Amino acid sequence: MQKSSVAPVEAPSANDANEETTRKGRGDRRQLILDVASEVFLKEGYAATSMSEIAARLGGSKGTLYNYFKSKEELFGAYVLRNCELHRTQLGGMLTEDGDVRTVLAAYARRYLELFTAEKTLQNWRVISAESAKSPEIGRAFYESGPLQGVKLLAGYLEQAVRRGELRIDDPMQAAHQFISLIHGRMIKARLLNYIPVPTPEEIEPEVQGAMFVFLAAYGVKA
Amino acid sequence: MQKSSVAPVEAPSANDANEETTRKGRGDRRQLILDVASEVFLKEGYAATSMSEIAARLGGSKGTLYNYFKSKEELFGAYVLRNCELHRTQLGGMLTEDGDVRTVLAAYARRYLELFTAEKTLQNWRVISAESAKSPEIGRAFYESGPLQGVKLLAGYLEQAVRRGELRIDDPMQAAHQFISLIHGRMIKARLLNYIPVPTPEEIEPEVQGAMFVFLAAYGVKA
Amino acid sequence: MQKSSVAPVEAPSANDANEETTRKGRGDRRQLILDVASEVFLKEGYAATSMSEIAARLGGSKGTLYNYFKSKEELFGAYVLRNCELHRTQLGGMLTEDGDVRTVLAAYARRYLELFTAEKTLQNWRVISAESAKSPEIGRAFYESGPLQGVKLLAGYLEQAVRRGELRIDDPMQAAHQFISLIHGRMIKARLLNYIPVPTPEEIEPEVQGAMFVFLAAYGVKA
Amino acid sequence: MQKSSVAPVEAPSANDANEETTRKGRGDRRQLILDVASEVFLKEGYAATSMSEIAARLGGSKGTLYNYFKSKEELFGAYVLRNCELHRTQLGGMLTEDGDVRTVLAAYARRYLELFTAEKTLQNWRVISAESAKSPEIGRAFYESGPLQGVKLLAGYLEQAVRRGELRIDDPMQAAHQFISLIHGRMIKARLLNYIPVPTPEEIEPEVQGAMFVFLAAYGVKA
DNA sequence: AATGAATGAGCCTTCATTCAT
DNA sequence: TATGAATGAAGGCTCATTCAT
Repeated sequence: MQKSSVAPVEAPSANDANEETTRKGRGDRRQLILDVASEVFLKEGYAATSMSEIAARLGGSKGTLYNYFKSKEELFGAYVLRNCELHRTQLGGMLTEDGDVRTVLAAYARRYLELFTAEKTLQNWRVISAESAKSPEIGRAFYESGPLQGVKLLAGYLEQAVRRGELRIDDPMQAAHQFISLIHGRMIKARLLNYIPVPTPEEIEPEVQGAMFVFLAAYGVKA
Repeated sequence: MQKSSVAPVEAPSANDANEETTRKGRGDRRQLILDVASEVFLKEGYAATSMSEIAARLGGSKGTLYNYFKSKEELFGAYVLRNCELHRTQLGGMLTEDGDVRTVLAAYARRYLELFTAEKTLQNWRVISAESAKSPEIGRAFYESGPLQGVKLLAGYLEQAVRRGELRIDDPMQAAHQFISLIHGRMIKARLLNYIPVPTPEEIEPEVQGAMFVFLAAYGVKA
Repeated sequence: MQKSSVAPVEAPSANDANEETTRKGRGDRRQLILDVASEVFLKEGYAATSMSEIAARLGGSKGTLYNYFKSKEELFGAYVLRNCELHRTQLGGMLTEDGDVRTVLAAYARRYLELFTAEKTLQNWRVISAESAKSPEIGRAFYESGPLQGVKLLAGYLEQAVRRGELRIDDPMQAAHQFISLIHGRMIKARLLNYIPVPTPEEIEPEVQGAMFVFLAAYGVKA
Repeated sequence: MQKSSVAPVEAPSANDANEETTRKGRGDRRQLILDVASEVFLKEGYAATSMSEIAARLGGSKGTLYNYFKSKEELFGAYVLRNCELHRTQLGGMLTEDGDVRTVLAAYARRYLELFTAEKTLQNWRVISAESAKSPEIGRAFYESGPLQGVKLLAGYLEQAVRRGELRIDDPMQAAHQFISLIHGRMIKARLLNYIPVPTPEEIEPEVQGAMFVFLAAYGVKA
């Protein structure tokens, strides 16, 4: 029930202007609730979010909320599931193109840092990892359909590059993890703890170059 | 376990061995409160922790709590500050010894993963990073006196190694960040989201080796 | 006693006599809360009144209280506003009648003392004036819609009397203030500080006569 | 015990600089406490005043407070008693001088309004009258040794004036009450409820003149 | 399906007071 | 006498959840 209702999220811009009011139906309202709830969870974290605020932002009543989600926890779960796509969709695309491995990986790294130093993404991470302590399933679900998928895509790309003779890697999954870790570098941690503000592209570049240098030193094919 | 690691914090200048037992007074009680509070914050996170529970575990009254800490927030702040040492003290020591760079770094990496895959450390991280969103100062303070100090120590060590001709590094701080990132690799993230249980030394070893391989490929001196 | 005097406040535009019993709903409950709160504020003063006690007397829960009034302060504000009418309604009527100025003013004076030496009215005054120190707006609001209105009505009446040739007054507002002050005389102050008990009509009469004598000596027409 | 320790309050500016520290003795400390407590009661009212704040302002501990006063209530009682003098001392002196009755009374009225429109005096009144509801003795004690004494002094003066043939009064006590009431006029009430700010001498004058006019119309000797 | 009133448990905090030192 | 640590009872307020309409 939850998962199936996630897919349609991606198609909010349909040309059904006149239907809007007619079929206020099932899924749409649920999605709307989820949208609003996401905003609040993201801003406040799980514990500090109140069902009242969600209801207020929605314009509806709290009772209605409970018609769609049995509890605050279930609503939070739905929010988490919905936020996994970030990892998959936003970065996966970068790896499909042909082109020099160095160029592709560098672009991937840039995009990665851009995305994961954004306040929203960080807050998402904070909220979910905080809640993982008490609800292991939540963390698990998120890891599996989020970060893990991302690494797998990257590993797949690396494998191709190996086959093309552009890289020399024994364990592509490990290498993928390492590449992502290298990108993380100093920035993600510093951002997570609010030590630095959102970086500019100019600040991101050295991080990318540093990561590329190390990664290629280990896995690149010598000239 | 917790209590024993607290004592050194408060009594660094103590030469009053005989008074110790007499004045169960001021500081000790504060420490006791902090101990108990830490347990609860660690288990529940900031928002879900109630002063009542802390008081109950203490056996004392809530009023007493507030005689020592003006507010829940202040108590949390004290908890955060106290937890910065982990990063500094537990790992710094590993870098002072003489010995082959490879050996030292590998040992450091092992200890790092051992430490940061422990439930307590992770939970500490989750709790503090979650709170960083709303109280940037807290995250900042933690980063500066925790992770950042750790990196600096490592960078210092790397610099020495460079001077000894054992490594070839332009930017030691960046290299230190990268080394730590490489150690992080897959495990910290996976642990943070409860995707995997606490790893055994056998599971840790390949991570260490992988990190060493990449790092040395980039910064080691050939032959 | 209290309830009956509340009804007119809320239902000035009511032509829904048959619905009355049906919708025990919104407004009625609010009124009920205000009734109970008034009792308690009156008895205890603002600071010593607890929302818990109000809720307990109501038979409802504290949460419900807060559904109707955002805070204790707001509830108190509503109570103050509600109590302004006393001044307006209870005394204004006395001035509309035709009749000898002396008779009318004496009757007004009698009624005034009767009303303002009553425990409830005094306590109301004590509570509101006490709170004026910290919340000037509350005192202001009360003064404007309570005492000030009363004086204005009286001033209006005096003006008529002047036009009828029954009095000779330059500044009717000042004269009105003076008349009321003269009525106050010794009693209000003494009652306010609990120096004397509620006076009987026999005790009130000399006060009235004394006030009339002085007032007319200044503003009456000779002969 | 309480009353006897009140007198010395008036002599804080003695030339005993060196004794200060020596005889920290009994009464002085009590007086100091009372001074500080008065400030706070005056500013906050009874209920909102906390023993902690008094202790804090004192620099001492709460325990010490309780060594001098058995309870908050007793401390408040002592404060009330101490504040009665205002009425007696500050105004009584004005009536001893020789001089035209009109001049003396007008000066008295001026001084009265000056004194009783001051924030401190009003707040004192608010606080004590508010507490009178719950502790009738407190109000009684204050009335008797404060306002009542003032009226008696005035009545005595009026009686003299009658003997001197300057006034014609049957009941001097009633006349005294009436004169004071007339002075009260609009201002005291308006000030009490924070409807107007502290008046200037220019604003006070018309009130005084108005009161004089009415009073003399009733009690003055013609020609 | 939607509402919104009602609830009661619980939260953070403050306070007057006591008591051992 | 002076201290200040300890207390436990409230206090104001919020919240997730339920249920009659």
